[in-house]
Amino acid sequence: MNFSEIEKKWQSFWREKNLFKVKGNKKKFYVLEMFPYPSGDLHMGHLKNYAIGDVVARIKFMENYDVLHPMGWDAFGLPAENAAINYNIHPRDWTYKNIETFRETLKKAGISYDWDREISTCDPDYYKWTQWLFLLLYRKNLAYKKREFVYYCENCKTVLANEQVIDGKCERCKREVVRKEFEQWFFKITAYAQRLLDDLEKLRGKWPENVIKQQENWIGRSEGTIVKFKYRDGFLDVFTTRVDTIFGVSFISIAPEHPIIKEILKYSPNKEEIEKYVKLSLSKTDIERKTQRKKTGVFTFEYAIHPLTNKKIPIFIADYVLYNYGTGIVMGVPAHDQRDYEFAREFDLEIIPVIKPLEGNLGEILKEKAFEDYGILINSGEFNNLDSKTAILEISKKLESLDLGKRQVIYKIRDWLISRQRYWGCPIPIIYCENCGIVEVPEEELPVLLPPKLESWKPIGGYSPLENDPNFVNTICPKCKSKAKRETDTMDTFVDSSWYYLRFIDPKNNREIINKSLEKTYMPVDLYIGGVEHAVKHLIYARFIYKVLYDEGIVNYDEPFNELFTQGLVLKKFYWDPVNYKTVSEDLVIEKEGRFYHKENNIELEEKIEMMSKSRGNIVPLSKFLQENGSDVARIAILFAAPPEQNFEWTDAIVSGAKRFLTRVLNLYQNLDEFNTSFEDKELLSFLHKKIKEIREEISKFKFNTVIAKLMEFLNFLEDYKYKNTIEYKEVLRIYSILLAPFAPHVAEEIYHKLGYENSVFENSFPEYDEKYLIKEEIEIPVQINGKLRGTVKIPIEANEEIAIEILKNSEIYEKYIKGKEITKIIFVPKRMLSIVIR
RNA sequence: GCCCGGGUGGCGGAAUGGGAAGACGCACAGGACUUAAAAUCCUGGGCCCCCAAAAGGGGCGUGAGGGUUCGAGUCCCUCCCCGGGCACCA
Repeated sequence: MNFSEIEKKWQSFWREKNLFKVKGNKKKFYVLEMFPYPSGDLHMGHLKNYAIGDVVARIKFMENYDVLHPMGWDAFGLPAENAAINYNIHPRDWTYKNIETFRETLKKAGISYDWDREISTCDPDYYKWTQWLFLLLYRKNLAYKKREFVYYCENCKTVLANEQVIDGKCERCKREVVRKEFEQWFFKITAYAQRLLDDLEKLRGKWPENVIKQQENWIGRSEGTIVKFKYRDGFLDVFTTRVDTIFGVSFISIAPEHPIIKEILKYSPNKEEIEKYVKLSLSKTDIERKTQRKKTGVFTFEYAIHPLTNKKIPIFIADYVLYNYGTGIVMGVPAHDQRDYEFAREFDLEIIPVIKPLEGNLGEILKEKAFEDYGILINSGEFNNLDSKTAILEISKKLESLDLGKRQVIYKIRDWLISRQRYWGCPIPIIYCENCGIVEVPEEELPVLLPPKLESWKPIGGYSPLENDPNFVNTICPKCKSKAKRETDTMDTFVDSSWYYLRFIDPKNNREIINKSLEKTYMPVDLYIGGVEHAVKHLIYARFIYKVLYDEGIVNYDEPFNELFTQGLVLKKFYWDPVNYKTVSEDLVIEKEGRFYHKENNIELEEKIEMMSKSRGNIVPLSKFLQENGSDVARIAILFAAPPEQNFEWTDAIVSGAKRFLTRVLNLYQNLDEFNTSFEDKELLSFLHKKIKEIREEISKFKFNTVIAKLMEFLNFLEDYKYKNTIEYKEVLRIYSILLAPFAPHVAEEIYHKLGYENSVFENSFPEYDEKYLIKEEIEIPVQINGKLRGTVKIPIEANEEIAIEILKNSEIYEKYIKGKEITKIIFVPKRMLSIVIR
């Protein structure tokens, strides 16, 4: 019988027993793996995520918890539409077909999901509540529509959230994005910035430190001062963290996107130049703007008034100023900010030194660069001789008293742009009425269904393809019953996934998003497992949405995920053709002197080891692997290769080891002796309890790779064990099958039944160890002479130094190394070692 | 540039309240079984040196250099390299 036959047998056994259904009658444990986007094939990278979750779920099950371990599908998204555009399949059909495949594969993998709770975000029963959530935010003024410069991907023809722009590139198609002005829907995550930051403290120690760090950086709190520079009838507000340098201001710079520019254009004699510059800047990608050799800008010939000196300050427009951060206007202090320094050099502006370093010559420094450290104020009127820190407070106070400034905390995080100009997403439940303006779709009319069919799936120049469907677009205002139009943008799929963990608790509730008392029972997620790449996307959105629901009294806690485990990637080697931009299959590669070439066209190929992905063509499809080798082999291979949080490369080598291990396990239980005698073997029992102890410790630290190593040691021991016909040995075999069960559940169930049991191995509780078997009477400890290991001695466990030395004196080591020499020092560490210093 | 991780055999990786470095596995070599191969089983192994060889013995070894200590992969200092995150954030 091969592994997949064994697996089929026990999977139906578990199914018939309804083993992994939520029971609801005892202490709960909610273990959740980040749900997948159902596209292409499931591969080893997916399985790693689910295998880790399954190990924990099965252990908790054996520890008699009411385990909630569900699975679902993050099913809206771009690839479905691309498939529709390219192959003329309906996105829905494409998606549900993939879901079908994913579900079947996961069932074959034998992951202990409660399939009755399966959800799919593209299902109207689900997205009804995504829309309901939108309306909740809208009513709380946390969803708003605004015309704004936003990131736009020319290739994907849609806007993107800041979180989806990686290094200035679209996270999906890797092309550089530009800024464009659109009217878009936003979620006001900035209103929760401080709480999202503060509550990270509650997660410390339970979430990986680097995820917490990433969120801190992303929220990017910084304390500073807003300063008002009078400009004509109004003010230009700047944000600075270094108000102590305010006497060094020699210009003001405004980001090209800033709306105030329209005002300035009314007066500026340099209108044409400004318009040219703004247009040029906006056409540049962020990367182009950032990597310009020189600072660029344009003078407006307009001036603002310095709030403390009343000096006239020239106003520039410059694209090194980020519209996104602070007020989008900066005060230029060339002497104490490197960027302002470069700008001033470029435009020949005054460099006014106002901060003196504690050591060193300021004049010398300023010949080359700005002096950015704290120091002592000079050229600053009444604030001279103050240190920077004090000056920041004093100058802020002064500005506040003049009503020309105030202390302010600002954040780097921007509001979450959730509109997408796409068909295959959750429709935004909003109606535009000629009379009433923006109107919510009434709750009883939810869900706003996607039209079943469109002429074309292609987005049209910044609009969703839904715009093409008059039946969808044209509607009646729910308030005044006059003609109205529907919002045609759909929501970012991260909105769908920001609350899915709740729905698993109450997946079929059609009256409310979740039953509050069920939520109280099962939330928070006790263990959440997924990739670190979601640190500042999904994981920050989900925390935000959950807090909104908490404030609304819909949920009972304020953080959704108690413990977070971020697993490492599964990598795979592949050969990349850098000329034709594609992966070359292994049988077309030839190696010459450590370099790789294409067999046919002789192009030199790059050998790469990267994350498994369809686009790289380096995936190991799970379904095929399961058929050939079975799920347990895959699980052992994945978990044994490296610690779960670490990346590892998938190779055939790790498969052969796993296969051999499991085959040996099966063989050990194949031709069992009659268990007809009884023999309490101390060696056997102490080994057993030692292993249970070690395995329990390693499990609690998620070190599944060493747990499997221990199981292998245990197997080696059992294979060599002499008394295989005793009742005690049978008991050890039983315990071994239980220890193995979370990691290789099918093989464990098989061997457990070989012993004659008829219930499931998972109906046993996870083994405990007993200290009394761990106590030894005698112990072997190392002996070091002058720091070098020279042998070992056996001593009674409780031996003191005198006894140890006495034993040493009767040993070969003494004869050989110590006799006739003078002992100058003895270090005896009880139970551990003996170290002798001689002369 | 700033902030995190991390450098251990041919390879994946064990071992950090300082106490036998290399668990476990892969690959490899020798042997058994086989007509043969695969599979399986047994044995071996960090590197180097002495010795004809074996037995035996010695030295060196956790990125590099220095320090603390009877004893350092583990602690301290300096440096190098790799991976990840952030970055014109005012």
